[in-house]
Amino acid sequence: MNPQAIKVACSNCNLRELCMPMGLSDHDLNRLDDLVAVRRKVKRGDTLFTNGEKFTSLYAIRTGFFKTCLATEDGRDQVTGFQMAGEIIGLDGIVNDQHSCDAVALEDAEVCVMPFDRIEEISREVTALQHHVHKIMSREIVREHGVMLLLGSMRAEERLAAFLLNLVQRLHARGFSQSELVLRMTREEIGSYLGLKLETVSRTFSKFVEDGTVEVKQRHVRILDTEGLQRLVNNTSHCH
Amino acid sequence: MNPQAIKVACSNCNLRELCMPMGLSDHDLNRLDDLVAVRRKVKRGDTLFTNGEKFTSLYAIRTGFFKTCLATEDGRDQVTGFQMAGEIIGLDGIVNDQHSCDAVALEDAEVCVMPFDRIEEISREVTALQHHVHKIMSREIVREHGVMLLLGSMRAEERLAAFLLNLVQRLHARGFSQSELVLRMTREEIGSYLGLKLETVSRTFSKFVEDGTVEVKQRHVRILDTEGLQRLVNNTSHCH
DNA sequence: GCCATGTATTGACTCAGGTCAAACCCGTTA
DNA sequence: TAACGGGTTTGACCTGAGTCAATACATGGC
Repeated sequence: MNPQAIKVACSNCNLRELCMPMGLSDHDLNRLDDLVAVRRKVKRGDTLFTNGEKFTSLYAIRTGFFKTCLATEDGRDQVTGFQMAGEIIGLDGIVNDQHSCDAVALEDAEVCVMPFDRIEEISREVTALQHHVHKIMSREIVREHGVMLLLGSMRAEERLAAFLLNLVQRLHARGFSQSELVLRMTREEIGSYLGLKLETVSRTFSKFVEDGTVEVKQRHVRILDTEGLQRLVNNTSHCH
Repeated sequence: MNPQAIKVACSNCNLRELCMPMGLSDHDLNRLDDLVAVRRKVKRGDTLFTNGEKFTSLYAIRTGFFKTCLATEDGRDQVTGFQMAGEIIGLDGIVNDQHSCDAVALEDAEVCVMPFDRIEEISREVTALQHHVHKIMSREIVREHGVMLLLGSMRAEERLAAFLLNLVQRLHARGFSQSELVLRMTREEIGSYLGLKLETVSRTFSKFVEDGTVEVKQRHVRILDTEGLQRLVNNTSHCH
């Protein structure tokens, strides 16, 4: 059970193209293998890191599914994102050397632990990595812009449609179906992410089912009319 | 009018501590002076960059006030942030080598243009700069988490209170009053940022005035009860 | 197998914020 | 000075989503 015992090598990881830069020389690839200190398993329901905890590392998700959420002492709670294999979490911790949100595994998961000082060190030598780190952070900023657009200007149906399309698109990029997915999160967690109450999420699912847009059986969702969802999101009819 | 003609030097800029790392050696400071290619003036209402435009540089605001906003073809429009002197904009452009939002000057402004390839180059030599760039991006991610919390879980009064406190706090850090401010943006722009309609913003201002929390005369705002606004934001009464 | 518990659905009612419209304020131009 | 136009305020009314509550479903533990 010694985590060091696990042989870790990005150079032959099948997720490499998701979390690492492409087109490296052999020499650079070898340097990259030093990035990951150890792997760490996180059980469903457990946290990878929590708000206030000292920041040391970024984490590349190898398997499993996470949510990140912000909980304030006054009881507000906001899911800020859902992350799946190949995605990087922990970026929030850099600015103040401590994490500012919780990362909770929604199913048993394994992550690659990448000490941030090592990332910075290797970035100085391997410019492809340096650029890659910048891109990952920029991507997160742009993603959050999208969430702000969603929270600031969409109605419930539009939000849920955007959410489903985004999830299924990311899953598809990982080789899963374009139309079928299993939700790893509860209605309440979806609601928190989308700025809705769980009842509204549930009702909106029911509405989609009535309209024949999706099939829903508990957490199993099959999208029957991707076009229809897309039309909802790119709603042109909302302004007279 | 040749922009190159303007003498540019971070080393003796009075905003240095806002946009640059601290405690550098003379040698490193000199390297940093190579960061800024030129300065650029932007007239009120003009854009510094727009969605789709090729990304080349980050911009440090020297004077003036900006908004960044996302406009989709279907007419949705979301202000994603307001930026003032010492803050860095353009981070959204890194991931796809093109900007994904518009930056509009809300008053006549001047920015320092920092070509991103030069930032990456100097970052490799000056680790303090490298770390600083990472912190700036992380700060933006954390800021956006806060906006998501606001948009996802706050009521109109709470949103406006959080907005005012945030603005006045940032202005205070720049040597302005803790209690008085001049809004550079319209009610509509505030509303777009906060996910509210302009009428709601206006009504909420009026409510604050009635309560004696603030004084409002057009865009001039004086905060009379900071505590009261703070209590609104850290609302403990909203969950029974 | 059965119970306990967490999760999801549905209904009835409420209300915060949106919509539409009128009036107002203030700086600018003719 | 008047007329204009962008921005703002306020009122009356409406509606989408929240709230509260009852019921149903699923899963894991024993």
